[in-house]
Amino acid sequence: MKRDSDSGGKGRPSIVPTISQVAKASGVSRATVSRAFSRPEMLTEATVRRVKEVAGKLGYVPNQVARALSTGRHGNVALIVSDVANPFFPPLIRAAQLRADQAGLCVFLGNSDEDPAREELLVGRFIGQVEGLVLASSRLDEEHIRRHATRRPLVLINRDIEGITRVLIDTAPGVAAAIAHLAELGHRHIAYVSGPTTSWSNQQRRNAVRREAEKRGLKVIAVPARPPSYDTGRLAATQIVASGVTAAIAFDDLVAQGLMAGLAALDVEVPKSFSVVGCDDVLGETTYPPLTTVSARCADAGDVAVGLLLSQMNGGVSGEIRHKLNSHLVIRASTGPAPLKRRGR
Amino acid sequence: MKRDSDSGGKGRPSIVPTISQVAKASGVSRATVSRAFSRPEMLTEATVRRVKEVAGKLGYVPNQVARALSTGRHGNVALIVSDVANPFFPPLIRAAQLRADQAGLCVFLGNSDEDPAREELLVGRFIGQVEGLVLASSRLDEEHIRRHATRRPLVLINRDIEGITRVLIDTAPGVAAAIAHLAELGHRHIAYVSGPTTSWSNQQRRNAVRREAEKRGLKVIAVPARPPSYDTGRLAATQIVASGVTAAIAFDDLVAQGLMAGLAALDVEVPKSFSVVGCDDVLGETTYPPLTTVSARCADAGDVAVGLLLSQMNGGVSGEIRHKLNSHLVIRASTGPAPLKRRGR
DNA sequence: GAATGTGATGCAACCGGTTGCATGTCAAGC
DNA sequence: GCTTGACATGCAACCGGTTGCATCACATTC
Repeated sequence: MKRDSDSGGKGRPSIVPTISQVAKASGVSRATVSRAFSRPEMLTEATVRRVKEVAGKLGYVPNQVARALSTGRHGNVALIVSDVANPFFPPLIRAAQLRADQAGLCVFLGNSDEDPAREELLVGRFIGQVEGLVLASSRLDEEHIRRHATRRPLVLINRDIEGITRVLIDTAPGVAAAIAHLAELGHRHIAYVSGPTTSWSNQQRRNAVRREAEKRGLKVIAVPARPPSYDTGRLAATQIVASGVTAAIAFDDLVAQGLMAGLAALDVEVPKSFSVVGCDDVLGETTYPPLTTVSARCADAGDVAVGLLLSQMNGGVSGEIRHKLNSHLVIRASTGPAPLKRRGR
Repeated sequence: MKRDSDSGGKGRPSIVPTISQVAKASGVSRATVSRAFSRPEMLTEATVRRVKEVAGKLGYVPNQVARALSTGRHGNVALIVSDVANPFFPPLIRAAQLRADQAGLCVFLGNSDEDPAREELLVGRFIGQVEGLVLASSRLDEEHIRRHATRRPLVLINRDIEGITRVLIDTAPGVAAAIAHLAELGHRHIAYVSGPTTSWSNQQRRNAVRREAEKRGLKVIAVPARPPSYDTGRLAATQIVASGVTAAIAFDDLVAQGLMAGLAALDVEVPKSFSVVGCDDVLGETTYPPLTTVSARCADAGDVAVGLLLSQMNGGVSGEIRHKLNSHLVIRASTGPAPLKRRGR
């Protein structure tokens, strides 16, 4: 076979020792070396110490791949997101990573770029080498997801499929609060700038807007911004202004930020003549003016998802779990009283 | 042993077939099945077809882990970044991912959170399961990096260590252009808002500022923003205004954006009374006012780095490679003529 | 028709760990 | 002193692939 599995591409072999070499050097069997690392309670304290000492001297590190082959536990989990570049995800990724780390796991990251086919490809490539998967804002259809879930523990984020463990960021309360906030400021006509039709979050937000607006007797129009981005938000400004509404609530912060830029370009002042609310709270105070938004705790979602995955991997968890994370409104400076000329119509 | 390595945590076993089962079902040896997938040119066309047909029917997929054990090729690469949440990295990650994908590789993502110890831990955990590593803005010391590089092909991004393949985003020309731009607008005193001292990019940018300013007879002061972020940028505003400069060039866009917020809070108008230049061009037009910045092609860096890693993994590449990516100034709306009262000193 | 060559396939060892079971040792209990 | 049992360790099979080498069938050549 003549491998040199552990030499760099270039020079020195710098072979890493195997279990056999440690066994020989410390005068015990391979089994004993193995147990010194994975089940030390089976051995004499003295033996463990001696083996570990020799191992340390030789620079031995158990080969994760070989171990995975015989135990089926590779110590890896996969995280697939729909768009790394969307500021919603980095905090989520970071938190997921951190949680996995604490459990001694490595994270495979996949970026589907909103493309179901790519997502399916990634899952296929990952699934053989991971113990579990987290799919954030998956664009896969239900059937595919269910199939993958039979092969590996799987947790969804912001996707609501019965029988599969999922973490849902429930923005409905926050959105409702936002509508209430706008109503109190005197707005009677508002726009919802909507995101991907296949997105669970979008459906949830749209419904919350509708419900709450109806309750308070506000009129709502929907304007699309697809795919959700700064640019599509900016482009939506014209249509929104033309529709005569005095406030808008956007699918996410990025769209809201774009919308504000579009409004500025049309000389519509925020919040003096128009109010804007975002969603996710991923931009903090960095917009101009600082954005009133629905805080979505995206980092928590990553943390919780990996946590649930872990407990599922460790055999626990029989029943289905549907973990909801709540949200709240963060009022900053992009919302203000409805302009007089339009107020109360 | 009684594993059921491929059942989900819950119910049905849904066993994935092994090479032996395919062999039996198609009436050939395990070796032949193996070759049908990894070296089909060794077999009759008819045999390959028959084996693959059976395999397809059974839902057989070669076990990546087992393959890795015997060949040493796991089909994985690692990418470690210093901060996923910094907008500099997502495009880089995305591009790296895409490139790896095309080569059929999976990506392990690590986030060191600017902590060398964490970074070292991650490398240790990854190195046994990957064929190569990309370290972006590594905070590891040179000795560690060299050691890892002897074990696996390794490519650095924005870190300049002799003898190790590296991709450097050369912002010096862009920074020089920025200084020239400010000089032409009449600024005579400027500030450099500096980033991490251990960062190669920071050193490079600081030097470029100094060199070009000296050439044009501008005075430069340095003000730290550490760690580089929106908040530290904002906090630096007071000191910068007090120092009497009329323009600042920041370590990165995030710091620049924070600085602009800090200036706004002090009622200093940008660009009317103060000019700001960023670095990296990761925020596009989304700041207010849109930021004049040095474009850094971070996505290209990810793409190129993985490309170099691939060629290194495939045995090629004897000599050392030091790939430079150039930069240029993007002028938007955060820079303008020096205010009169201060101009010409 | 025997010798030779060629190309497809199988055999069996191997990668580096883990683990069920057998063995061996030693102390306690009768 | 012998049985019993607990406990530490070793043996050898196994995980699911890959691959060097042997074998075998068949075609070619003289």
